[in-house]
Amino acid sequence: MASTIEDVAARAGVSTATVSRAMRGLDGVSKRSRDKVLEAARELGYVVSPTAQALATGHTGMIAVIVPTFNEWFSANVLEGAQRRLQSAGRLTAVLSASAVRGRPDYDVDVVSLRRRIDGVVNVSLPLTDEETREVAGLGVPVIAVGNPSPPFASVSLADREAGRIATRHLVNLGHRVIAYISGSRDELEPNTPGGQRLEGWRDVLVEEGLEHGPDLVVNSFFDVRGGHDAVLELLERRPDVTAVFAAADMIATGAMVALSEYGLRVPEDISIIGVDGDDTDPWVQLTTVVQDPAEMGAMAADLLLQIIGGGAVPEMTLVHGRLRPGRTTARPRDPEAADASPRRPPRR
Amino acid sequence: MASTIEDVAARAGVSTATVSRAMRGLDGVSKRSRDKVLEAARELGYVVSPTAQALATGHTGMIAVIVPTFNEWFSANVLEGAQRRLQSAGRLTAVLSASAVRGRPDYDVDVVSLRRRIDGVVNVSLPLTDEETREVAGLGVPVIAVGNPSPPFASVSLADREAGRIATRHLVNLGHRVIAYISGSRDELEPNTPGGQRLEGWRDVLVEEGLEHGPDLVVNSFFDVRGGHDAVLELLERRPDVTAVFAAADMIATGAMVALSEYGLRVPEDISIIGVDGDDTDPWVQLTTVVQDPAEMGAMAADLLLQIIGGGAVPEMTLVHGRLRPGRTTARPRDPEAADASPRRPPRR
DNA sequence: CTGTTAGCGCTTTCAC
DNA sequence: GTGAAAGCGCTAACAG
Repeated sequence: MASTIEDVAARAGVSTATVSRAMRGLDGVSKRSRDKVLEAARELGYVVSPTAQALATGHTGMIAVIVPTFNEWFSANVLEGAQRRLQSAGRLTAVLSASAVRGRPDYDVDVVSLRRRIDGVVNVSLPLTDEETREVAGLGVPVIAVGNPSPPFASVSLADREAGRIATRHLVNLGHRVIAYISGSRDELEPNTPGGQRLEGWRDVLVEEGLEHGPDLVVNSFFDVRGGHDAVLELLERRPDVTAVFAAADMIATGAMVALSEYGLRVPEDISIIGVDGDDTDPWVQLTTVVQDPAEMGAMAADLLLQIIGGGAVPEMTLVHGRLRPGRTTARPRDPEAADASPRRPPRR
Repeated sequence: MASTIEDVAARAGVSTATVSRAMRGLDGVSKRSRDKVLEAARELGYVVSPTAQALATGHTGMIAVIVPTFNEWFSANVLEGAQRRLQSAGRLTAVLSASAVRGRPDYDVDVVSLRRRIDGVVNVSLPLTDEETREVAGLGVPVIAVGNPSPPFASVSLADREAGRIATRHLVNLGHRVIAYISGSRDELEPNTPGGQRLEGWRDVLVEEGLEHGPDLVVNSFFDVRGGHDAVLELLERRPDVTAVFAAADMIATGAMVALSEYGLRVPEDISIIGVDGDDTDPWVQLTTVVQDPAEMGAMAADLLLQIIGGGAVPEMTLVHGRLRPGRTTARPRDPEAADASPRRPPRR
């Protein structure tokens, strides 16, 4: 069943070297030989042994994609996009997940298991420790980061600061004057993280407009639905006069909306909310958001990797533009003038 | 940097054969030799070349997991569970996705790309065509299906019929008498699919109770939120007297609840609804559901595969029990007697 | 218990 | 344009 290169060579009446060249489409093979080889291979159902090929060349044809967890919109779609692109380039995708436990730093990125097995790595939004960075670099293969820039590796990510500007600009244009920003955990607001960059974008616009942008209006919590929920409650306590919220992600926005509803506030009548991502978590809500396309980013990462492997050079940082997608969760503020004057209903619970 | 078995052998003052044995923990090696080898390997930072090992043994140490798409609760969690288990067994997980396009039959399962690369396959709920089944079987490695039983391969799946009984029994116990079943596409209701089995479970209980279980009470649509939405509208048109709905999946239940709310019906006051899965799509809803654990199923599939690879035998079909998780979406029917008499409010849109 | 040696299936000089 | 032959790094008899 499993025929070898020798079988093909014998059948085609040529040497194994010629079969090897012909099968890989190298030139320096006469059309006649090539045809004979291809014909013989077809008849025998011959497929090159990737294993033997790898041993001989040192290239495995395999790319590893590392994700924090598979069950998450961004990672899953980056993986999807990367895997498709890699597959059509004739490569297999191996996967590694770091931790199923959200928010816990005890990742278990088993980098060693990748040694000598792969030709490149795509790291999807997993913040690497210095130790891990060294380990990954020690694999001796090119690495591309997606989502989080993670030096010294090249990266593909959303133009986060710009996304923050787009979102905030949208709210300002609608007439909002007191605009809050809610985001993931405090740790995430370091300047080089997506959350931190989106914060910068928010600030950019508010500064430009001469609007308030103090720490009062920034709330950090966890990067999930529950986090958004809690963040917005904290926000309302601090600043009951807020009329619009920019959430660093759609999940956060979703949690925020739940909390607002519990609080007795309507969206967008009483308060506007905008997110980032465009995952269609709940298509019925029609959240206004800044859309990004992780599958496309995964495909781009794959391309970059293949390019490096092919000996090319690639930009250190590839930024992908987000796009405003207006939904039903943002509107003009109800009564800009009297906003502070009319007290809101107290929480129902 | 990349030292070979010969380097280690030289350093340890033994032959490569001894190094090979020692590294793999085979017995027939003196403690003294073993220690010397391990020591030398450590000093050199030596890692066995999986490629060379594969070429020599015929085993690649790699398992492929095939999913319809990565961005879906069940698949993602099976993958997560399987990958973890495989990793701790020292194996790498390769992935293949079939189609990003839901509901389209033009899968592109590139089975050929797996030839000679893997030791086994886990197929996650991807219905295989006969052709594909032949191709996969032609890989010459063991296969385990998860989610959908898919002969002739062994499978791990939810005890779907039982899950249907659990859900329906719960509704009956609450006092419901007119209980509908809504599910995925018509194609899915063939007896051997999850949807079909859950239908059987529904019927089992209703027959047992002498309650109505005709085709009027069964609505098929698509296996997603939109599908649940549309299905429930169709149902209410056909049977305005229904007081409880068993949805074949939580996503379907979610869509159904949206439709009910649009229709002006409250859950669970006016109508009860129960699903299957226990994905926490929206933790705020607290959907009553029959929970399954796909990560655990993925781990089980991995174990079975490893067992077969190790020369063992495994059961043709492994059924995992679902567990009722009461939430806030089921309750006693409001007024069992007068249900038919009091007409409901018409749709608001 | 340990070493020798012949592969595993392909690629790649180096000659012709 | 083609072939012979030497690896790639490891495992698995087979001797000893």
